[in-house]
Amino acid sequence: MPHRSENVVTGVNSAAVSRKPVTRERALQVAVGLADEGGIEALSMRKLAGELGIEAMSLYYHVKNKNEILDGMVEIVVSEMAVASADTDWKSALRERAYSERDVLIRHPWAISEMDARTTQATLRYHDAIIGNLRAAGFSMPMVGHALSVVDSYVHGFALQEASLPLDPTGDISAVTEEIMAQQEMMAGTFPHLAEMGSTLILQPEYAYGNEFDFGIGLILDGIELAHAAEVATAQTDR
Amino acid sequence: MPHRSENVVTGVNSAAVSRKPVTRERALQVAVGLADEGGIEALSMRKLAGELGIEAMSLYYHVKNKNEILDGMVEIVVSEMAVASADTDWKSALRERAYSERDVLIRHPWAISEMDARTTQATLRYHDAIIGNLRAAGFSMPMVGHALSVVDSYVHGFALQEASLPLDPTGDISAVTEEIMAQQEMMAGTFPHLAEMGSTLILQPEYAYGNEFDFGIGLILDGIELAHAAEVATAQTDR
DNA sequence: GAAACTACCATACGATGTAAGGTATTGTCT
DNA sequence: AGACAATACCTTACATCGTATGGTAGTTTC
Repeated sequence: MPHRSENVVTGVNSAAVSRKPVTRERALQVAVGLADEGGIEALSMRKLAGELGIEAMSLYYHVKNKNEILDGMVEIVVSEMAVASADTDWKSALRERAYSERDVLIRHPWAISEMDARTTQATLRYHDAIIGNLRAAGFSMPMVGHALSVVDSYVHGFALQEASLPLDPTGDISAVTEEIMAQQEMMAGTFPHLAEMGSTLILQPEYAYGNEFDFGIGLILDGIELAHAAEVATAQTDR
Repeated sequence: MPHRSENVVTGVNSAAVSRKPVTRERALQVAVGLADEGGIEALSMRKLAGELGIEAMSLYYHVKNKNEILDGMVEIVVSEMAVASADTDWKSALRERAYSERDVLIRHPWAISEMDARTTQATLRYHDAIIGNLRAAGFSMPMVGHALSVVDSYVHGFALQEASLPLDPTGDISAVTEEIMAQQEMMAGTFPHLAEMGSTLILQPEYAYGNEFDFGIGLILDGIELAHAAEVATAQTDR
């Protein structure tokens, strides 16, 4: 019996009518799309293959295993983040990167936990660039290490928190508000401070958790500036 | 054929000779142990059951499903974190909590990503307590929101980064150093700043990424203090 | 002594990643 | 033109996963 090769040419196919050729690159992009829509657990070899109009095992012609797919997906996502040019002042460079990274991670929430586990070229490129910016501004190497660590930790942590909020990003909280209201009453007795914070801050219509990012990143960048200035001052005195 | 009930009494059993009775609590503790040793992917219903000396399906007598096990595991882990007493000053309270949380998350790295996805009683208890500390110090509600957001984001983000480092916490980096050395040469051409940072900072014997936590948490707490003072000052002026 | 409850077990199903071993189409070389 | 390999796909099969369904044996309660 010949393989049912009608699929390939005449192509009345479940997911893709008249298949476009599968490339590693296209497979990775479709994979990112699947993960964006249904979360990382919605990405299986069979579903990805189905979306591409092929069978699961055919993916292994293009990639070594699923882990390599995840590597490629992270690379795509990290590449979407902006890298400031070499002549940007360090504070703007760090700030722009932070906002860009956060925007990208909101679009691809699954990437947050995958990112830290892998080292991508795009991450190295960004780190190299930002070290350049900081060194140009006279930062010592230890201070560069400090700065990178705080900012990266904060941005990733914030993205993680934001992604796990029950609010959908369009701002339509009405669906969950009822549920929260019910919890409110329960909390009022056991956790009075939390209950107060809920009613006077978080449940206010103008409150959006996302805005907390402005405060946090501003505080951290100012703190880095202070620490840098202090270090420079000490070096002056020692001279 | 009767059930092979010899197991229960005479108990020459694969994992546990003469089984201790299984309780929900003991199952959760064993589950935490398994995840600590082999990561969260090493925790399956069958393995957990095996460790307890029972069959997989018997777990469903004690818990509704695996998700409930994860809930319970997170509850255990979060309960290990210290909560400062109500009369502790806000800065010490936040600092102690941050260090305690980080310590616990190093012991249970799998918990980092599980934590944010769930709301536990222990988390609520902590948040309620710390809001109390901050309010007692005269923090406005929005400022409380700011403070909690920065600190929590930073601590979780830092734990995430620290957990994904290839260094084992005993400080024995010799195993990976060779690998890093190889990367060093590769980077020297493409990413000169990174290469320099590697050799002059990170690969120095006295460098430990964990120490960056001191800088970050100090910077953030000082920043919060400044922001709070500024807010109080503004309120004074407006009066 | 019957009924209910407690704590476990066997079997089975669909989903997962992937190892092993095909096959049809296209291109290259002689 | 014929041989042969490279390319891009497929089938089958297996272990492992969470869990639905429906047991059973021992203990308590009435």
